Amino acid sequence: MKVARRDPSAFAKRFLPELTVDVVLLSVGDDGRLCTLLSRRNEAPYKGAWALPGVFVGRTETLESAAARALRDKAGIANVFLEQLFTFGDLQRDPRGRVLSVAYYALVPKARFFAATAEIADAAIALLTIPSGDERSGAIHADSAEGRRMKLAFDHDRIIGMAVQRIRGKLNYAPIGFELLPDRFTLLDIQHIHEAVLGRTLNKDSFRRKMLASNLIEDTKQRQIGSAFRPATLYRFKKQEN
Amino acid sequence: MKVARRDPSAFAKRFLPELTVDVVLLSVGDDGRLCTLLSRRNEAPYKGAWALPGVFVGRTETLESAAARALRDKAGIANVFLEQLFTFGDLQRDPRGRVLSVAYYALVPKARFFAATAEIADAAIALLTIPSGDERSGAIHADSAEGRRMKLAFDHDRIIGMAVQRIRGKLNYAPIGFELLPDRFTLLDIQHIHEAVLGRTLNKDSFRRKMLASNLIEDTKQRQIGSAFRPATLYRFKKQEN
DNA sequence: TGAATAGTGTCTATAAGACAATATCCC
DNA sequence: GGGATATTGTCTTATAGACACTATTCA
Repeated sequence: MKVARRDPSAFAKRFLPELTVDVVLLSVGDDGRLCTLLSRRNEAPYKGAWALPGVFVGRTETLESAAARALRDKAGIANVFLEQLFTFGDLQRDPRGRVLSVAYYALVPKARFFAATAEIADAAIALLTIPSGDERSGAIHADSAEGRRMKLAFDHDRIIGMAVQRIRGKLNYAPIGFELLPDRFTLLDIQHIHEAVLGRTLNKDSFRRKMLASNLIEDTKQRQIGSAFRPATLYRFKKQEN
Repeated sequence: MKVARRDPSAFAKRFLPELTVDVVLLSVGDDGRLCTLLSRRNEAPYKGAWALPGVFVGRTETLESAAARALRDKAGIANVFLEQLFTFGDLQRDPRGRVLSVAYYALVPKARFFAATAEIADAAIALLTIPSGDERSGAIHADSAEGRRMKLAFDHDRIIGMAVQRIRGKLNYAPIGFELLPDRFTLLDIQHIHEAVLGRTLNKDSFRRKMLASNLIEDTKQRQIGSAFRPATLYRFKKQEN
């Protein structure tokens, strides 16, 4: 089925594509909206448009290492939840030639997101508007903090859209929302994360019940401080017993 | 961020991996077990071991076209549900060198599966044993029709395992089970498909209720024939209104 | 008619949504 | 104490599982 790599005749005919990794770094801002980090391109193609942080994959690194390197070099962020999303290989996705992109998505609490991304030149935070699951119409929109629509390079709108669809799906069966929260959080904090990801409001009572019954979080016996009213209990994500 | 393709200095340094597509063609046999098609390798590495149908990706075909070509050429099957699964890029996954594999999974009704695969030389049907979701222990096993354990080449055990995990997850929110059924089927047929995929038995009453309430299937007003008892109503998958 | 499975009706347990009542904090 | 939100308790409704009962076919 496969031919030994050093067979020169087969090797000559073989197509070797260029390979990049692009990362959708997601967080949830104070306004309860999903946001991601984009870099402005200052060369063609798509000069002036906004692109996801990405790198070419090196010879001696895995796909995941390359994604982590993209995050570190282009977003100043390390040690976050990082998972493969999808591989984009359309023939015309890059006008320069055939370039495949293995897309990853990463999740990070807002404090780390805003602290790290504030340092990056030519980068900006994009507030995302994504049609909710039941709506067929409408594309992804990325807006700057000032409210300007950001034009996306390549097929990065599709990549971002798929990242959001993916975490929406995973939210229901994987403890993924906690990756977007700091160590200690209130029940309402988790609910806001879920609402931001799902793009719709949730019933508070049943959300609380389900979360408390999930065995995923534990009471820290601490209370929120600085609130002008009754402070909420702080919970933390429970390390899973193996 | 990215450099123009024709820039010779950047191009020279760039790593161009070899790229294959492998397909997990899944069906459910008469015994209610998940099964897939494997080919025996007759060259090193993994000579004599069993591998998924796969091809190298050509210069002018998309990843999905390559996957469809692998299915057509190596399994004699076309026009089936086909979806990207994951991209495997570990450094050591192929002892000959760095070869990436974009894995796909395909679903086909058992009649087509067995009719097509009977014609393929050096191929065999593997009956799969996959640990259910809550069990952490245990790896994927592939057994021949005669009950012999089949040794899998490369990381194809991981690929198959991930394919099964994926369809298990999708079964709950996507009308994916119908891809494993013929045009007309009984409610019990669908249940058997779900049980095979999930690897556990389901409650008949609530499965029927949920399926009938789902608006995914419609009564054909036909009955099953040839049964030695009361024949079940035949349903068909309802084409979704757009 | 009997065997065997299809399909219906109903009861119960559990989970979700609604909402009132009470608790706790800061000012 | 007043304002505001957290937290608890309870009622109602929807859904899942259990199970008994009826229906239909072939031998």
